[in-house]
Amino acid sequence: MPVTLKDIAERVGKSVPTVSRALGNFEDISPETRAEVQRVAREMGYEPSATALNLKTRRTNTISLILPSYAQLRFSDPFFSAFLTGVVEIAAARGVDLSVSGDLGADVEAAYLKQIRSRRTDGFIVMRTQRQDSRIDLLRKHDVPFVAFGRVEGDNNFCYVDEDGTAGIRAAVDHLAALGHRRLGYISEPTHLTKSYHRYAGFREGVEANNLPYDPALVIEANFRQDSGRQSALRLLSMEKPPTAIVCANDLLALGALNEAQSRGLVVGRDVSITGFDDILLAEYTHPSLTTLHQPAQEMGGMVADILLKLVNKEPVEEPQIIIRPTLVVRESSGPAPT
Amino acid sequence: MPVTLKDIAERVGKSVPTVSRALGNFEDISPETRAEVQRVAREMGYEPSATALNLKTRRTNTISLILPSYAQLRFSDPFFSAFLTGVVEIAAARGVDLSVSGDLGADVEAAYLKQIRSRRTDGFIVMRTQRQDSRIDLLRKHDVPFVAFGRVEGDNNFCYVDEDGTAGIRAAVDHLAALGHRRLGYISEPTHLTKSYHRYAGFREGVEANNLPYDPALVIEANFRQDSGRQSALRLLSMEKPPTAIVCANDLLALGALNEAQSRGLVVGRDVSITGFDDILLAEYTHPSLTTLHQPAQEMGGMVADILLKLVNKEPVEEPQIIIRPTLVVRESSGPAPT
DNA sequence: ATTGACTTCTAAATCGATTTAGAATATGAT
DNA sequence: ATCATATTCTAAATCGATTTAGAAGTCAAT
Repeated sequence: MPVTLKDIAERVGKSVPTVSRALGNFEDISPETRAEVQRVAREMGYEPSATALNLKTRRTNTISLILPSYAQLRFSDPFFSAFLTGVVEIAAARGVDLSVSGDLGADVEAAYLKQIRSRRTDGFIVMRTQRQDSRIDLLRKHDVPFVAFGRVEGDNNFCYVDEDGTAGIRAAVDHLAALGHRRLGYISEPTHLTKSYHRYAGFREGVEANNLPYDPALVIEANFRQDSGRQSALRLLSMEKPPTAIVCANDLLALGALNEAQSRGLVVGRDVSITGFDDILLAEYTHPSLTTLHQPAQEMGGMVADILLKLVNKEPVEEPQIIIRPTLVVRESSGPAPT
Repeated sequence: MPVTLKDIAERVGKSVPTVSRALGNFEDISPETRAEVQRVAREMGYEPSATALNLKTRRTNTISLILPSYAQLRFSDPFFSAFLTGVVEIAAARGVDLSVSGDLGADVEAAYLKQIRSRRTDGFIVMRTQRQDSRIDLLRKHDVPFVAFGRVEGDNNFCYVDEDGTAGIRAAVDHLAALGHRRLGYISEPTHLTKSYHRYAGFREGVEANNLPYDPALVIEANFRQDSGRQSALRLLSMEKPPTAIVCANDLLALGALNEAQSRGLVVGRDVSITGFDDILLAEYTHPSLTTLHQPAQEMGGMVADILLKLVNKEPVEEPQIIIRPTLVVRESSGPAPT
């Protein structure tokens, strides 16, 4: 049975408010009473009821993240664990919990509305925005604090942390162009996610900036996973004039491509170059190791949490919009263009 | 501003309790009043305050998981995302949220105590038990509902879901023995985690059951990550009489070993066989693909959540202790012993 | 007309804290 | 002795729901 203020009050023979104020170090409590109350509270292992406090203060000390069930993001986003860790670390340091819930595979808006209306949370983290994102619209409309991981198409006047996917892929293309590659293939994720769209934009930009020929047939829209990367690579490599390098929108796709290339007897990094995006733990340990773009996933999670907590506390947010430029990590999967 | 019962009461000109009972479909409310109240509630977008309900009912509709900061489990456990998804899915279906918090890197018990005393949660999920696990002791002592993912050494009289790591590694050893391997190396995780200990036990058991010679020098305790797997493999493969097969306690270690073997010019699956454990997404896509043990991570998360919710609701739990036997997935990294 | 039985509602208490307003006591000044 | 002032406490209201007990009204039966 948990200890309440009342229990302490009975033990010290004072009223509940007195105990409350003694614990709060208020001036109108005599030093002796204060000391006595605090001693007893410690002895009894008192901890205020979070629920009662929530009700009184209208704060839940909880921030929410609703796992999207559209696109199996959770599986295909190797980023997620690290990001979550970053969020939890920052939140924990401020005494705030992260509530993770599901949208029941049905109505995303309903899931958000329920959380909002039942006042379960102080604010939301919106994972992996879509170009048109009803979650953002909803949260804005209800004036609920939130921070998005990603931007949207259109009005981006809200707090977000995002990767610079365009600059990332652009760096990969520049790298390949510098290695002499002229004919580049691109394996894209479905572009309803903003990040996928930005990454794709980076490809277009890079091709143009390096004066490479653009061939729409070399751009394939896959899903998020390896098998799809493999299939896409199959299509690219069976063309009569296949690309000498394949830029992939993420590491999993790149691993699929790697696999396909190898099973055709190609030596990756020599016969064909392949790049990824995300620098998942395994990128370094594939054979050959994968040239890719590194992102500080955990730090980004921390940034999102930090901004959100400031919003919730109505503290000023110095940098409400942060775009992180990924860094190119050159490994063995990319090499000079074959002559 | 969220809608409260009071708001509805004012709108329909009835008292708050009447509204409450009308929404609860109580018998002592006239059908007309009931209909009217429910209509107005719907119109106004009423949702009961979770906080107020929590206070009144002493239930939070939240289950908790505290991320351990000992051993960077979160990074090294590729299992985690899928497991979490399973938990959230089952919980969401029952209208329960998952609260993820951190232990602030300091006192694990303090983190649990705080959650318990402040009555923030209905129950706990204990991730990845240790052989001596103070979390379990604490939760038992305080009689708080919990389900562990993993067992402990000693009294296991509590609800848990666990993998059968012993049977898993045993299956790998049997498989290698059947391929003619006699000299097996084992790369272990630190064995303070119960799962690591069980996996190691499987190795001992397999070696014995197959009448293989046991050489302590062939067992290396690594940490959880690839680089460590690589270093361990280096030691094993530089022995004057190296093992012909290396059993690894997890896939990441196996990938490290794979890498080391390959950089020595060995063909994995022919010159040396390597097996892993977990069947992470990438096990299928390495080159050669990895023989490993598959675990239904998401389902296991679901099972844990299911049992916990039953405990919380004081419903009978048919199967309070579940041990899942992983399935051996034979791929290219294991082959006949070289002659 | 009184009683009893129903029906339908409201008043008040409760969950566990905080906060505002005001009471009781002690102290000092005149 | 009286009044003002300070000190230290308590009573009561509040947050938003539920629940118990009981009030008010209707109707039929005696």
